[in-house]
Amino acid sequence: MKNSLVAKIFYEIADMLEIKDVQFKPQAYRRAAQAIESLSKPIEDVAAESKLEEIPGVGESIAKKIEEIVRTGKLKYHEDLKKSFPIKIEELFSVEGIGPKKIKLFYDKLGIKNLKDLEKAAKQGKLRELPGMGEKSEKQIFESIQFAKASGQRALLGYILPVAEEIKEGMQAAGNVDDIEVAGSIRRMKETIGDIDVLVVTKQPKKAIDHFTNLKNVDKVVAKGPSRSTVRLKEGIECDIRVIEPRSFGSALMYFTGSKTHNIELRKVAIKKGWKLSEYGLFSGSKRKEKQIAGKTEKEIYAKLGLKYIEPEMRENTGEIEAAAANKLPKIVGYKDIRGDLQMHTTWSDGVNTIEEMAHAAKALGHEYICISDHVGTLKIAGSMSAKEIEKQMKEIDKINKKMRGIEILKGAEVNILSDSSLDLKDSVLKGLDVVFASVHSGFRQSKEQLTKRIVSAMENEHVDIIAHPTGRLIEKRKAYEVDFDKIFETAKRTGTILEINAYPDRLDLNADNVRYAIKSGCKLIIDTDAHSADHLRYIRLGIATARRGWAEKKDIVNTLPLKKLMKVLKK
DNA sequence: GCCGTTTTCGGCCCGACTGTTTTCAGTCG
Repeated sequence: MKNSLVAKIFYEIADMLEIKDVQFKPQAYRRAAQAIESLSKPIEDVAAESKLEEIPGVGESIAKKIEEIVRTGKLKYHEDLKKSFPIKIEELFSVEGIGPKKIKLFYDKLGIKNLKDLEKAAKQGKLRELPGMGEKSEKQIFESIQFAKASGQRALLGYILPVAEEIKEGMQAAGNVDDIEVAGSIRRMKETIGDIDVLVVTKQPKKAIDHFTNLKNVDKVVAKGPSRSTVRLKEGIECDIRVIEPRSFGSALMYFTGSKTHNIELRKVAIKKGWKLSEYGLFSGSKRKEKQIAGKTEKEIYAKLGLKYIEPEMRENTGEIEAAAANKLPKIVGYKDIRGDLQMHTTWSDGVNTIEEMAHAAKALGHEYICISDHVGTLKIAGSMSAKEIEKQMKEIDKINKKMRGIEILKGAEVNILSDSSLDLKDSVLKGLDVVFASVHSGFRQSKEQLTKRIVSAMENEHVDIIAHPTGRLIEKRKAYEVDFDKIFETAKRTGTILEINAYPDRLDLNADNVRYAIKSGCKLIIDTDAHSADHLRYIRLGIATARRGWAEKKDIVNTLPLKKLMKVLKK
C-alpha cells in the first residue's frame, strides 16, 4: 500500500511550493494528500482501475503524478523541487512561530537548512537582524526549539486524557465557571495529542484565567491575556484556555474541536447558503448588517446547515459531512455500550494483579463479564503458561466464579502464531478454553505474504476466536507489519473469526482506518484492553473511541452483546 | 491544481494575535 508514500510526497510538495510563495497549489496538494491518506483502499488499486480522478481533490495533473509514484516509487517533479531546496522543511516547520516565509528568509539570508542551523543562528543573535525580525521573535524561536526538544513527539491520548480531565476538574473547582469543555484533538480522541485546548464560559474572565495559570501542574505561563492564556504543563505539553461568550459556545467548541479540514468544509456549506461560519457563530447578511442565526450549541449549527449532528470522533472530513447531509450517518457505538472485556493478563503470566483483583476492578467499571487471557505456549515470552498451568488456572477461575456475584469470568488464553504459521499450543488444550486469542509476537520482519499467511492460517483454526492486535504496531515506536488486509478481512468474515481493537494506549490496533475498512468488508470486531493491571481496564474507552473513529456501530462490536449471545458468536 | 444549485474561468475559510511596523505581514488554530 503506497498511500502514505504518495501523501508524504504531496505534503512535501505543498510545503515547498508554499515557501516559493506559489498561490493555491499548496492547498490543492494538501487536499489531495489528505484524501489519499484517509482512503480505505490501496492507491495502486485505484490507479489500476483508472479511477484516480474520482478521489476528491485529484484532477488530471495530480492523477498523472500518482501514476508515476505508483510505477516508480518516486516523482521527478518532487525530486527536482527538492534539489532547488536542500532544506529539512519538516523539521523547520515543526518549530512554533515559523512558517514558509520565515523559512525562505532564513535560507536566503543565512543559509539555514535545518533545526541545528536555526538554533545556532538564534543563539548567535543573527536572526534579530533580519527584516521583520527582532529580539523578541528570536528569543521565541530559541525557546520553541528548546521546548520541542524537551517534549519530543506527540503524546499518547491515553496518557494525556487524564491530564486534561484533571485540568477540567481543577477549573470547575474555581466556582465561577459556568460551562467548560476540552476541545481539540482530545475531543476527537485522536491517537496522539499535540496540545490541550480548554474552553470556558464565565462571568469573571480575569479570575478564571488567574485560577488557570495557578493550577498545580502548570510549569510555565507562556501567554496570559484578558480572554485567553497558554501554559506549559509539567507533563511536557502545552495547554490553552479561552473564555467564550455563551452565544458562541457551540461555534467555538466546533471550531476548536476541528478537524481543520472538517471546519473548512463546513464553512463552504455555509457559504453555499449565503452565510458565514466562524468561531463566533453562524451569520447571515452582509458585513455591516450581519445577524447571528446559530452559535449557542453545535447541534443547532449543524441543523441550520442542513446536517445531522456529527460526533467529534468522526470530524476528519472523510465523508462525514456528505453522509450527514444525506442523513446516512451511522449511529456509532456508545461509550456505555460495552458489556465486557475479554483480553487481560494476571499474575499467572505477565500481569501484576490476581484474577480476583481483575474481576473486582472490571465489575466496578460496570462490566458483566471478563475473560482471563494470559500468555500460553512454549515461546518464552511474558511468562507463558504451560498446558499444566492452564489446567490449574481453569480450576481457580471456577472457584472464583462460584463465590463472586455480578460478573462472569471466562477462561481464555493468548496463543502465539509462530513464524511457521503454526500455533504455540496443541488444539487439544485450546479446545477446553472458552475464548482463544491468537497473535503475532515474533518474526515481525517477515514479508507481507508470510505474515498474511500466518494470520490467515490462525483464523482457519476452528478453536481460534479472535486475532489480537492484528497489525502489531506500537504508536510512535514500531510500524505496523505489512499484511494483505483484503485477504485477512475476507478470511475473518468467512471463518467467523473476530478481529480485535486493542485499547492499550500505544496499540489502538486495529486503527480507525482499518476498522472502517474491516466493517465495510463485513467483519466483526471486539474491543479489549489487553490490561496488564487492574488500572489498565480503564483504557477500554480508548478502544471504543477508535471504533467510533472508524464509524463502527454497536452491531459491529461483539462485546456489546450480553454474555449468552456473545458465546454464540464465538466459534464453538 | 482543483472545481462548479453563482462559474469551463475565476475563485479558493476565517479571525485573532504578535511583533514588527507606522499600516501590516506572518503565523496559528
